[in-house]
Amino acid sequence: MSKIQDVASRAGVSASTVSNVLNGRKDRMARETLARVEAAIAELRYRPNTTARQLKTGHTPLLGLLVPSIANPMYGAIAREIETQAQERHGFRIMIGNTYRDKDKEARFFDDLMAHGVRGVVIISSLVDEQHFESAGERGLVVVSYDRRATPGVDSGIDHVSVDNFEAARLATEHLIAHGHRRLAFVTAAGITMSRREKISGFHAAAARAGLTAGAQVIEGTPHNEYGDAVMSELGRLEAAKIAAMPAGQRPTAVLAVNDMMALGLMAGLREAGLSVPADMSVVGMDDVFLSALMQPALTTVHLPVAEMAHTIVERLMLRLADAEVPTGEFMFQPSLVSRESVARPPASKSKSI
Amino acid sequence: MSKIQDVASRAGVSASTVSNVLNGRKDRMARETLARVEAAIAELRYRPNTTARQLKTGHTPLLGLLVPSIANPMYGAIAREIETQAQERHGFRIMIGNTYRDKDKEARFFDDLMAHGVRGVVIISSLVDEQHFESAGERGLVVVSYDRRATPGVDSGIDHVSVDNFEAARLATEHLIAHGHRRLAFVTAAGITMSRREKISGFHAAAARAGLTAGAQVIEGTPHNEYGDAVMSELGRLEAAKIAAMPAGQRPTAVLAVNDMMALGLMAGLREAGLSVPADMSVVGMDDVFLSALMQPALTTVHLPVAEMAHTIVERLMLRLADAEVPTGEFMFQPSLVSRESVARPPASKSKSI
DNA sequence: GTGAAAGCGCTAACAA
DNA sequence: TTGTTAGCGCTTTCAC
Repeated sequence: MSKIQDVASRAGVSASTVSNVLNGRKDRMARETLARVEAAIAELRYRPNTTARQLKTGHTPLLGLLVPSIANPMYGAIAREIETQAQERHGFRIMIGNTYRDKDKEARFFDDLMAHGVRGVVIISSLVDEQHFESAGERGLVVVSYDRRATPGVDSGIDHVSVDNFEAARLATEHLIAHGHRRLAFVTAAGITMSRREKISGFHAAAARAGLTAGAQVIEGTPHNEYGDAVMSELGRLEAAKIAAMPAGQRPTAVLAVNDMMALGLMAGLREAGLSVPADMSVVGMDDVFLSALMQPALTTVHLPVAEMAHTIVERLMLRLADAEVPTGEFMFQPSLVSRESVARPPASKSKSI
Repeated sequence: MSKIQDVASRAGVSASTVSNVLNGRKDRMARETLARVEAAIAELRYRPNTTARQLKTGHTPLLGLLVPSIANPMYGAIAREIETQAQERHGFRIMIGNTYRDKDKEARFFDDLMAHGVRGVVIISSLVDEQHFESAGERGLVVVSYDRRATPGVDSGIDHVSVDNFEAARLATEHLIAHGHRRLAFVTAAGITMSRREKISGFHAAAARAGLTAGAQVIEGTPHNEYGDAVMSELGRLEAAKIAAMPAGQRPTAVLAVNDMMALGLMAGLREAGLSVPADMSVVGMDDVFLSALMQPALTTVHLPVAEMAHTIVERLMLRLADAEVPTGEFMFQPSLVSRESVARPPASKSKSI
C-alpha cells in the first residue's frame, strides 16, 4: 500500500501538503498544486492509514456495539440499521461484541475498545448496572444506551434512546382487554431490566384501569443462562407448559410476552400442550420482529421504529464525538400496535365461568 | 490511560523492559525485575495501546466479517459463533459489515479493512465473484470464505469452509420422495450463488435417482433487492402464491426451499392461499435456524453444524495469519436431516392423479 | 503557498 | 540483564 510520502514524491510536494488536502485544507495551496496532489492520490489508489492517523489524532472512525447476542433477530435488526447508517452517513465502521449479559464480558469489551482507541459506543439492552457505563463515560468514552431509560432525577453522562415501554405494554394490554379478556398474564424472564420493569407497570396500569387488578399476574421464568436468542423462546416454551397446566377456570385467557421471541416460544409451547392460539388463548408480543408476521397464527405485537431509533443513536454519537460539550439526553420513541391473528375473544365457556 | 513509559518509570526500568514482559520475553530479565514490572502494570491498570502497537508490528487483533445482512437469523447465528470464538480463544475482536450482496459495498469494506490494518477476513455467502476475493488475498489479506465451494481445479488463495450443499439438498429431496412425493419443486432466489447451484444439483440427482426427472422443477423468484433477511421470506411468500395458483393436478406436492427463511415465507404464503402444510403440501427448508422448531407446523429442515464451522473458520484464519506459508484448503461439513412436522404423504387424490 | 521537524505509543535490533 | 535508538505513517505547528 502506498503511503503519504509516495503521493508527495509523485506530486512533487511535501507530505505536509498532501496531508493538507487529505484533511480538507485545500484553500492553503495553489489550485494547480491541489490538482497534482489529487491526481497522484488517484493514480496510486492511495488510502491514508487509519492507524497512523489515529496515533496522531487520537480518533478512529470506529464505533463499539455491545449486544447481548447478535443471533437474536431483534438485536440483529438494530445492529444492521446502526452499521448501515454509521457507515453510509459518516464512514464509521462497527466493532461488535456479544456480551451474553455478562458483566465481565462487558468490562473486557470496554477495555478493548479503549485499547483500540474507539471512543464511541452503543450499548444495547444490558442488564448490567448503569454505574458501570457512567464510569466508562469518565474514561473518555461517549456512550449511547438503547433500551434503558435514564434513572429519573440523575443527570447521566450517557445518552438514552429507548421506546416508551410503559406505553407499549399498555397498548398491548388494552388490546387484550378490548377483546374481552379478564384474566391476563405478563410473561417475562426473571432478570429485571429497566425496560422489563416499565412494561410490567404499563401492564398493571392498563389492567387497573379496567378494574382487573386481581386478574393480572406477572409470570417470570428463570433462564438457565441469559443469551437472549434461542434461550428466550425456550423460556416461553417452558412457561407455556406451566400455564397450560393450570386449571382451565383459573388459567389466564391471554398472555402478553415481554418480547416477540418469548411470544414465539409461548405459542409453540401452548400448541404442544394442546391449546390453540387464539381460540383457547390469545398471545401478544412486543418488538415486531419481521418473523412475527410469518407465524401461524401471525403474531399480534407492538411495533418499534427501529430505523428511526438507530438514526438517533448514530447521530447522537457523532454529535457528542465532535463536541464534548453537547449535553446528554433522553430520546424516547412511541410504539404502535400491530394487530394480526393471535388475539381473539376469550373462549366462551371460560369467560362465563368468571 | 497510562502508557508504557509510566509503567517503566514506576518499576524503575526502561520502556524496552516493559515491552519485553508485554511480549512474553520474560526470560530476558531478573526475576525480581519482572515482578516489579508486573506489579506496576497491575497498579496502573495498564493496557498497551493497540494502535501504537499495530503501527509498529503491522498487526492488530481484529478480524473483518462480511455478511449479506446481520439481520438474517442464519448469519446472526454464525456471526455470534465466530465473534465468541475469536474473542475467547484468541483475544480478537470483530469488525462487521453488511454488504447487501453489493459489489461496491464489499469493495469499500475491504478498503477500510486495509486502512484499519486488519489482515484477516471472513466472507459469508457472497454473490460476488471469487476473483474479487483472490485479489484481496494478493493485497495481503488472509481470507476465509464461508458457503462457497472452491472453484474446482483452481488452486485458490483463500480458504473455503462450507457445508456439503449437494448432500443437503439430496437428503431433503430423498426425504420427500420417501414420503411418496412425485412432483417436487426446488424454490430459490434468482441470483445464482455457488451454494445454490450445488443444492439444485443435489435436488436433481435425488429426483433422477427416483426416476422423477419430469416431476422435478426449479422455481426462481426474483427479489427486488437481495438483502437476505426479510426479503428472502417475502420472496417465499410471493412464490407460494404462484405455486398455489397452479392447477391442483399439476402443482408440486412438495417444495424444497433453498433455506429456512425462504421456507418460512413459503409456509406463510401457502397458508394465505388456503393450502395447508403438510396436508396439502409438504415443505422442507435448509439451515435449521432455531426458529424453525417454533413454527406451526415445525419445519423439517437440514441441520448445519454452525459452531464447528465457525471453529474451523477462526482457526484457519489464526493459523494463516501466524504463518503465511500454510496452504489454503477446503473444509466441507456434513449436514443432517431434522425431521419435524412440515412433511407428510401427498394428498391422496392428487397422488392418484399422476 | 509550501516544507521541515517533532512526536503520537510502541517494538526490536543492537549496545552496553 | 537492561537500556539506547530508530522508526512505524501520519498530522500539525511554525518557519520560510
